[in-house]
Amino acid sequence: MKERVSPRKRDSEATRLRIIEAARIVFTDKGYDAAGTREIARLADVNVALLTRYYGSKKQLFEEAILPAFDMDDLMALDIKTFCARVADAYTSKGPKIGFDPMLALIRSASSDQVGQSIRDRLTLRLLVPLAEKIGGEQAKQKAALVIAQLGGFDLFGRIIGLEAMGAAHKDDLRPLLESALERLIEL
Amino acid sequence: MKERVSPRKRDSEATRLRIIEAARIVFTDKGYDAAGTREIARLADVNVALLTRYYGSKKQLFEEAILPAFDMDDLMALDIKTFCARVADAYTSKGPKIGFDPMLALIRSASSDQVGQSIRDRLTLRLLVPLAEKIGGEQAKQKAALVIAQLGGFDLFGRIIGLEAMGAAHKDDLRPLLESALERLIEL
DNA sequence: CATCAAAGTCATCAAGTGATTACATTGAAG
DNA sequence: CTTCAATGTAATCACTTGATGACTTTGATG
Repeated sequence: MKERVSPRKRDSEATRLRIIEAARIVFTDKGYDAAGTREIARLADVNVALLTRYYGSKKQLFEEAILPAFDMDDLMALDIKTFCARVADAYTSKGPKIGFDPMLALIRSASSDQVGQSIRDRLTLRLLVPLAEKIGGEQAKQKAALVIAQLGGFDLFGRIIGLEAMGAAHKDDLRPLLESALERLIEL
Repeated sequence: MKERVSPRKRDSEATRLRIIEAARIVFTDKGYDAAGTREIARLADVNVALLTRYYGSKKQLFEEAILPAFDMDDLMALDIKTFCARVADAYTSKGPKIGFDPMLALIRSASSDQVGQSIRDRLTLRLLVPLAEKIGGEQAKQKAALVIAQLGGFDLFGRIIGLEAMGAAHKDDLRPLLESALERLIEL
């Protein structure tokens, strides 16, 4: 008859965090447009109105929850060879489990009128430009873009569409293929 | 005062076609979930109820309008070298114009619960398998998947997200890069 | 011209959207 | 203990979604 057996201490910081964490999962799973504020609130076990109170709007929540994940300074500090190895390993190790995944959230939200622009800007600034600097030489930006396209496509067809040929069963075959592909893309 | 100045002859075949053509454009532009039946009807200049009458449901309309476009026997008949050249040329020639584009429609609809399965099946049967046969040798399916991922990623980041580095201004730089990338992916 | 299936129209449904408002509860400071 | 801003809740708004069933108009056939 009462709202909760043990009503949970009031703590705005903790509440904000539960919202962010729930938002990360739902945005990853559905993309921006298809993700509902009510679903995020339900997963966070929080009232819907608090999303607006704490983050202003669904769009601002997205920008605070998802976009910062593209700041990957540690990965960008690696030299090219280890970068390719590390990335190829990471991409072929991803299990079918869901949870927060910035690239999936990005791909699924890319077509949105609301956040498409923010995504492009952040992606350019924090991934494309640093990667191009690491690559250097002629058409570094174009090569970096092709590397990002290869990786994004890997997630798109492997994890979102779910092509069997890119499934977990073939990850040992895929890893060296992807690693070589990335290296050659850069050496071109 | 009246519904139309010249009320257009009744012709179910023509009407079905106008619906299909409008559906192709809207599905390309928005993806399955975000595309509204009312918008398709408006573009086709047709009453909404006719979509249901002629195609049963939005899902069936998608399957009749979009999926058949992945049957590209002519492209699959080419030898590998010309295939890469042809595809690289096609991808770097696409202007900013919209209109029907099966790959864009696919990418934007990939996350949908409704049509995701149909997309995977059609893509595997009509693109991945034929391409893998053309490639042949070890891990042909994995190589084919990486080729498809590179191309899909190209559209995703170039045309949907709109990375400036993949824009029309750099198409002359991109074409040879993409062509070499595809060839090396297959030769791996 | 009359008939009547085919073709097209209209109003409406139930469910879901993001956002806002007014209200209720908590708990630390005085 | 009282106060009152901070925190959480509930009801609701205006709008959109895909789908449906009853309705009206058309135009080829007899």
